[in-house]
Amino acid sequence: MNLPPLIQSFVLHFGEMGSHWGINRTVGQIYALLYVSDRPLNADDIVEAIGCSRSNTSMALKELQAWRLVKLQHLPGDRREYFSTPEDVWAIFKTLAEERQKREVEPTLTMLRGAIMETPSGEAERHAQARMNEMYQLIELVTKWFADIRDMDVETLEKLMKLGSQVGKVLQFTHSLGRLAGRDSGKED
Amino acid sequence: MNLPPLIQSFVLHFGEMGSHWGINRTVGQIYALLYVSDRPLNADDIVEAIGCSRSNTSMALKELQAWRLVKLQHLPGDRREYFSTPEDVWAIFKTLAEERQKREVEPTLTMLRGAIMETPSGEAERHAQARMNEMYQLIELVTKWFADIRDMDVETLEKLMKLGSQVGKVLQFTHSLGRLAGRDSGKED
DNA sequence: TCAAAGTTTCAGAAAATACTGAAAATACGA
DNA sequence: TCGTATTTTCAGTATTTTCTGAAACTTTGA
Repeated sequence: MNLPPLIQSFVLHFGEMGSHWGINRTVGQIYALLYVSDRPLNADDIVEAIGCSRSNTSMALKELQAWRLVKLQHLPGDRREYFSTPEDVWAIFKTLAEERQKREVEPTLTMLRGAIMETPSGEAERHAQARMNEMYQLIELVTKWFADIRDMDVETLEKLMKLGSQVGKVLQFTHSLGRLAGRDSGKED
Repeated sequence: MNLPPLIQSFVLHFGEMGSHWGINRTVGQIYALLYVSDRPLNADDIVEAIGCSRSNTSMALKELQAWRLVKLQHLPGDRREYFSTPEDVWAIFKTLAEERQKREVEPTLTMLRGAIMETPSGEAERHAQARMNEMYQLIELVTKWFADIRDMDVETLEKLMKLGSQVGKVLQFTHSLGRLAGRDSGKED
């Protein structure tokens, strides 16, 4: 690996972190490299920078594309494929959330729905099913909320986040102001 | 593995999911088993149910305890250790969020802070540093927001989530009502 | 203090995953 | 069409991770 020290530590950190996230080291490193790069890179640039094999790079880029985390583009007069990450960190964040939703949450919800449908035989299964239902309700609520949040524009979202727990107070405030909060959703309690 | 089919599919699913989350199969399976069990289980119960070795069970339970995802208790007149999961799914969710924060987010923030402090040498490093700063700001904002949310009581939290994107409208409403929203945070442009 | 019951550690085996180089496939221009 | 530049695939190898059984350790009651 032959990179400025500042960039190298960033790249190495993402490589290590990969294992916590179920992605492999090379994928993490390549993503990090593209993220901080000031220009799109081709596969050979990456091999040069990271020090992995050409084929490994090819695999990793394919995976990053499957996650929609990198963009593929061509430079005029150059046949090679160049890769870069989206500029907007919020957009990246949303993509990550969407993909994890699709890969991890959806299959779990499907499994839970199936299990909850079954007729339980015996007390153990009855209890298990009740627990699965609790989990199902929670995941579905959080999921829908995330989907709602994803669709907000970044400005509103930042405002909301900076507000933090104050939002609870605002909620109570609007509540006492004539139940505006409940007017459309109508689902409290 | 010798379990009612309904419970078995749940346990197996969590085992598979483990790899997406950086935990191993046995840990995932044991957690799932404890989650749906209607009584605390001891290590031998678990070996019997899952079909793994005694020592593997011991390791997995230690890891689950490190994550604060299982409770250890003793039954009167029995020297063995019994394990169970907290009942409240919200509490579980919050514990998970806290632990991931501590294990994954904090180290990343530390690394980023270090990198941002350095004096860049050359344009490539300057650009990289700017990108790292964007990432740092985003993670810190989301982190603080999560911490705020964690501290809400469950009732308010559920209300907030059910409200979903409506919250954006409420925000604008309060905004026009005299900038209550901005009063305490004071950070909006 | 000893013996019994229970738990943890750890070195090595087994399994899973990541990585490589060579060969095949593809895309492109002449 | 051919030849070159580039990317992808794949079988085998290396590395990492998980799992096991035996041994060591701990706790408790007599």
